[in-house]
Amino acid sequence: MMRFRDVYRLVRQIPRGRVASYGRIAAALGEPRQARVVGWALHVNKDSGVPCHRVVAEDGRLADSFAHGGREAQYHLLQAEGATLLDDGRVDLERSGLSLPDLEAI
DNA sequence: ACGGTGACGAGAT
DNA sequence: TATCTCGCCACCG
Repeated sequence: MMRFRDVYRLVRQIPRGRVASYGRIAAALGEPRQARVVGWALHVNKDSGVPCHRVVAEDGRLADSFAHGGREAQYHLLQAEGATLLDDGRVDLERSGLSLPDLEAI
């Protein structure tokens, strides 16, 4: 059973400038169908030590309702740490996304 | 204890 | 391509 704690623990390990999708995080935790739980966990998170901005959708889109400033805020945070962003405001998962093995190895 | 609530994702239209 | 639907399940009151 996947818990919010597990999500936070893994997200904390995502390196600066890299990102992972909700679904990949769920998969790395052994529950590939629970992407929504990952999203919910991050949505309600209050701990600033968890780099929530490094988690994006499977297609690289940022969170519509990212805390404190929405998607704009998330965009700036990612830009500031060197993630590669596309013209349409999505992150380039090819360049900045962690593979599943990478996530599992963390 | 039980049901509403999502920052998902894939498939259908 | 843009929307829509639906399965999914931990959390909280």
